[in-house]
Amino acid sequence: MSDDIRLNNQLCFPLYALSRQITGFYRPLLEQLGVTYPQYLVMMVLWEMESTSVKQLGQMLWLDSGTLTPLLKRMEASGLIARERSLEDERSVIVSITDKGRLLEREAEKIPTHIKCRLKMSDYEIITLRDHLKKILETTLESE
Amino acid sequence: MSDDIRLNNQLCFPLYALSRQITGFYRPLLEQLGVTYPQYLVMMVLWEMESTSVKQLGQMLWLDSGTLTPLLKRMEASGLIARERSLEDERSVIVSITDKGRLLEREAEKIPTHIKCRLKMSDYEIITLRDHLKKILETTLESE
DNA sequence: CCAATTTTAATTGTGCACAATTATTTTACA
DNA sequence: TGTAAAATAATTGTGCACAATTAAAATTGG
Repeated sequence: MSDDIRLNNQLCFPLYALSRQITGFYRPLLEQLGVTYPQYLVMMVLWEMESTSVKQLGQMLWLDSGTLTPLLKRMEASGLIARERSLEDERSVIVSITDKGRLLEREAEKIPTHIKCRLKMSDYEIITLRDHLKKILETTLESE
Repeated sequence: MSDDIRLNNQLCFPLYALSRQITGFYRPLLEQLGVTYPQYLVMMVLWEMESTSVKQLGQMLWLDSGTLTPLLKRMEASGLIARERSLEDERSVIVSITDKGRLLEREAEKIPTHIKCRLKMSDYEIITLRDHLKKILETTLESE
């Protein structure tokens, strides 16, 4: 019998565990800002882009409307974003940042440093691993 | 303003995305066995150990009783495991594999090969990355 | 021995993920 | 132009994750 079936020999398990572990590092920091990790991802997009569509957001974060719609409604309720149907295409919903959302960027500034500190990895190691993971993502996406 | 706040410069995002991507590769394969990915993790433990406690399971998978209790109840309902209070320590719940659970191992045998195929990575690359992630997990755990 | 503390699961409540379906709008094209 | 097909969100339903609380059993210290 192959050892491939053993928990400790799998790639996916440490990936899954580390992903949860690191989002756990974010949690207390993000809690102070009143957002969750997936909501923080949306904010990062909007801090760069000011506004985007649900579809684009889904493509960037690889999340579907089943996840995004309720998440964005919660963010709208907390005043960080606005949602409105596009005038050019009524199927599309435009998500845009509010003043409150823009202000949050200042408060979030120190988060990356805090996380880096928890990771106990050199900048080089972080960048190398990040780019490796991104490369695997791109490669596996092609085959879908 | 630091670029650390940009989505594409973060380590956690590709980690989070790749973890979901790969569990997505497992989904159709595991669906045929009637289990989810977290349930498959439990089965992998039981294929090795035959029986264990909820506490031990939680330590191995880094999941708490809030996640495990309902998950194990669903697995009990589908006949893969049994749950019973320990006689020595009534606080503890023993989770053990059933005949049906043991039979599932045969059906799961080809899964690792399928996943490897989807990953498009060499054995060396998989092992190296897996061990790297495990090392980061251990290191970050120490600091909790 | 007994009360205080600790350990272990279960429960409760919130928020993702994601498959499948539905509803609406837009596009293509005969 | 009018209708079939495609695109876009929303909805519905299931199953994790995880914090916080509760309940019961075991351990410890006096």
